[in-house]
This record gives sequence, structure tokens and C-alpha cells, in this order.
Amino acid sequence: MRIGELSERTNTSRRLLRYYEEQQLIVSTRSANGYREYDERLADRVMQIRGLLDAGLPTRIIKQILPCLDKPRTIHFSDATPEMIATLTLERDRMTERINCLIRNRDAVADYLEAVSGTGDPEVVVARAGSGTGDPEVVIARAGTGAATA
Amino acid sequence: MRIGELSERTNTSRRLLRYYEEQQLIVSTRSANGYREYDERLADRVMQIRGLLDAGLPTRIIKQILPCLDKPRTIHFSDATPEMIATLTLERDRMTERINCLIRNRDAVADYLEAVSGTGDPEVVVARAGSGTGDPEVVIARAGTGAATA
DNA sequence: TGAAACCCTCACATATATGTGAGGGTCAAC
DNA sequence: GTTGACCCTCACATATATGTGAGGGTTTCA
Repeated sequence: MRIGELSERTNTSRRLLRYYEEQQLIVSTRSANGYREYDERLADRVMQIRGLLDAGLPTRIIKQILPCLDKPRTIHFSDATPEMIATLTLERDRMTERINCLIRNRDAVADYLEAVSGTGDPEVVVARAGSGTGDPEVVIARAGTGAATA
Repeated sequence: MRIGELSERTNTSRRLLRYYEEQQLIVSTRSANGYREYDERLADRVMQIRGLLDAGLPTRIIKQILPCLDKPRTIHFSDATPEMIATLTLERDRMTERINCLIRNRDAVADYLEAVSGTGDPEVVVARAGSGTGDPEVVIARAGTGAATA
């Protein structure tokens, strides 16, 4: 697909798609006329990038994280230098901190909303945690706690 | 306490503390000589601000979220205009999205690390979720999944 | 009295992710 | 063959969070 389609599918400006490529977060081939040609799978990747950027990670870090997400992981094992491992470990922990911070504050906001408006549409929040050696882990779901929605 | 102490306690440059004040995220009184004087509690607040900034929230939004965190919440009920509620609801949901995105990616990174280095120090991750009408909710904790730490 | 360690304001500089637009090709349809 | 919708590169602009430093007070302590 070309840049216009990817742009629409991911709701991301063409300018940004070119920027992500410049930052080596995505790749493209060029067709004869010089137009960028994108793989289907890139749509997902772009969404991932946007999410991470929105969560405060700089492109420099995202670039290092993205390979961890590829399906046939075996290919990337070779890149696993000690420095890379160290970086990823650090970033993993920073992400966990961010998560905890966001959860704390999100919950505070949610509490406030429920307190102030009776029922701030009690939402189902699902969070997959863990990710050990493969076993599917705990899933938590919070349902409304008594106060019925209008 | 004065700005120097707050700066050290929160590991935040004086420049940034003044900036946060300018953005109305924190307040200070002035002593006779014009020096800023800070309340003890501000140290926590500054940490909170830094966490949220790091998680991608702009000061404009943080300013609206912070009042939700104050203990005697009753005081702030008056500010609860419909627009404010709408903003907070939106931001709560955006935070949840961020959380889910971060969890997904953090777990992917963690998986990668465990796969590549045997045991990437299996960490305990605690996440308080929910936050309903007061009842303490589910707590998930992931322990090492077999592979013992060195 | 002078040096050191604080504090103040103001202004300019930087990095990062983005927007906008100029100047110019390609291609399909009419 | 011209028009409209694409695409390209390049460059400049903007917002936000930060750093840096100048120019200048205050307090403390020798």
C-alpha cells in the first residue's frame, strides 16, 4: 500500500509516517516512480508506535523496543548485545513505573468522577499482566460496584 | 522549605519547579525577601507531576487531574462543571489506553528478555486496578514462573 | 568587609514531535 | 492533453519541556 492509504488506516499524517521512517521505526520499499510502498503489517506497527509515543517514549527507545514485538523472534536474537539487554531491562522497568503511576492517577480520577457524578459509567478495565514463560496469566476485570448506570 | 531543598528532595531542577508554578501545577508563598516558600506536601506533588509528564500527559491536563488527588475532596466539588467532568472522563479513558498499551509492550519486552537471557530477573509486578466505591479490589501479582533467579 | 551559597527575573537555546507549504514529479480519467 | 489526486523532497514554523547563563539581590560566616 502507499503512504496515503497507510495514513488513512492509521489516522497518522503522511508527514509523520515519513518521519517515523527517518527515525527508522518503519521501513518501506520504493516502486519505480519513487513512491513509498508499505507492507500490510505496518498498519499495526504504526499504531503501536503512536501508542508508545503518546505514552511518553521517545523514538530512540521505541526503535529498540520494536524488534521485541516481532513474531519470529529467533531472527533478532543475534542483535542481543549486552548493552541492548541492559537498555531493554532499564526500559522495561521504566515502563512498569509509568504503568503504576498511570494506574494510581487514573484510579484517583475515576474515584473522583464516581464521587462527583454518582456513576461515572463504571467501566470494564482489563489488564493483562505477567507474561512469564508463556502461561496465560491473571486477568482482572472490574465491574460496576453497586451503583447502577442510568 | 525553599526551592533548593524542594529541588534536592524531588530531584528536579529549580528551573522546572518555577516552570511548574508558572503552569499552575504547584503553588508557593513568598517570604519577605521574595524567596519562594514551599509546603512540605509539595514534594509528593512534584513527584506525581514528574511521573505524569513522563507518562506523556501535558501540563494542561495534569493541572486538571491534580485536584482529584487532594485528600479532602469535598473542597473541590464546587469546581465540578460539566465540561470539567467531560474532560476528566476523556482523560481517564486516555490514561487507560496508555496503561494497556504500556502493559502490552512492557510484557513483550519482558518476554523477549526472558527468552534471550534465560531469566531477566522475574519481577513482582503489582497493579491495583478498579477503584470502585471504596472496596479494595483485585490485586494481581506475577511471581517468577519457574526459572529461579541466580 | 568580603566571599559563598542561596534566591530572583528574564531571555535565549535545545530537543522532540508535529504542522504547513513550496516546487515539482506521476498517473489515471475525462 | 489537461485536470485532479496522488507522491516526492526540502525547509521553515510551532509547541512543550527543559537547560543555561546573565545581571542582580540576601543571608551567613569568617
